[in-house]
Amino acid sequence: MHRNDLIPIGTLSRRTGLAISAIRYYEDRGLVTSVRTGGNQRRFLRSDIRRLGFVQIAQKLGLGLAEIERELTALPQGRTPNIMDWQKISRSLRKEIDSRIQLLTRTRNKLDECIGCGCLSLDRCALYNKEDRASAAGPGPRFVLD
Amino acid sequence: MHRNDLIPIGTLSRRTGLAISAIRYYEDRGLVTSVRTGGNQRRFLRSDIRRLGFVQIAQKLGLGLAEIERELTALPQGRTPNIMDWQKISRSLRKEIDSRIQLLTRTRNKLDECIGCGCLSLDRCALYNKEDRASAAGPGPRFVLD
DNA sequence: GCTTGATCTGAAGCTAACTTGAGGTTGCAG
DNA sequence: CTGCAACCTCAAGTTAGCTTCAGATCAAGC
Repeated sequence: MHRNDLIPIGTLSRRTGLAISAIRYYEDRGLVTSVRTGGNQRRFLRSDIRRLGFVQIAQKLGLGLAEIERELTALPQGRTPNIMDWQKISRSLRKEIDSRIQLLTRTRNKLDECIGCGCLSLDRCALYNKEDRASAAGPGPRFVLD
Repeated sequence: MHRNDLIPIGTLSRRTGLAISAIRYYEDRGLVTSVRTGGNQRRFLRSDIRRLGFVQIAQKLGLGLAEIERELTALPQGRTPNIMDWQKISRSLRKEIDSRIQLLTRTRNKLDECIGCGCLSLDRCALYNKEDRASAAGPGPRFVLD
């Protein structure tokens, strides 16, 4: 530990691939924290590289920042998920992915029926029915994922 | 054909399940068109029920309105896709879904390796690497779908 | 001690896909 | 011909996840 553990935002940006503005945004959201120098500049812990790495991976898996925040704050106390934490989290992510794949597969099967009939009828089409209609959960395109 | 083929927006809303505001928005976007009564109220074609049904299905399959617009305007000339059109479109949608399932499956496999190692290392983690990182394609959460 | 690159803040902008609201008009049933 | 639901427009708001900008300050090498 001959080297200081505090890194400036630019370094964190380079190491994570995240834009500086994104990191600041994450800090506002509470996903990372920093201390300040006398001159009011942020200094992060080296371990925040991993922490933000986790954020990015979780994001790739389809989680929103709010969910990620929840996962992170649910951790016992450590700032950054350790191996055990990660295994626990990733196993639950796996379930997420699994059900997502299933949903897509079901949709594909319905689509196959649909190609056969070509009806496009709102009443009869298997692809389109009240029970599993994408019921607006926020903005942005609605994925088959629900 | 003893009944008028023109329906007001409220009826279209009820028949499609779409909010009136959404329909008006779609009209602004050019996804549907309407004629106006003397008193400036919209009248839609009955076939627009089907047209909007298509929009909803395509949306469920993950397409954005811009893409849907493209599909619709790419049609020979008819206002609303007919059976042949629909079959052509749905077959291409099927490919979309297929590749999406594949991507998810690949991700799941990577995640499985990851559960084993628990490294979370930005350099080594299979889940996290430069080549297939979600490279910002607009706003909103980035799905594994890329 | 100066210059230059890195950082700072806060507000505003962006995209997608809509919704909400205010304030006013239409159309049809009775 | 009256009343009321349905319709109209246009502007602004919403959510997510950031980016951009202006104007100012900091840190570090030479």
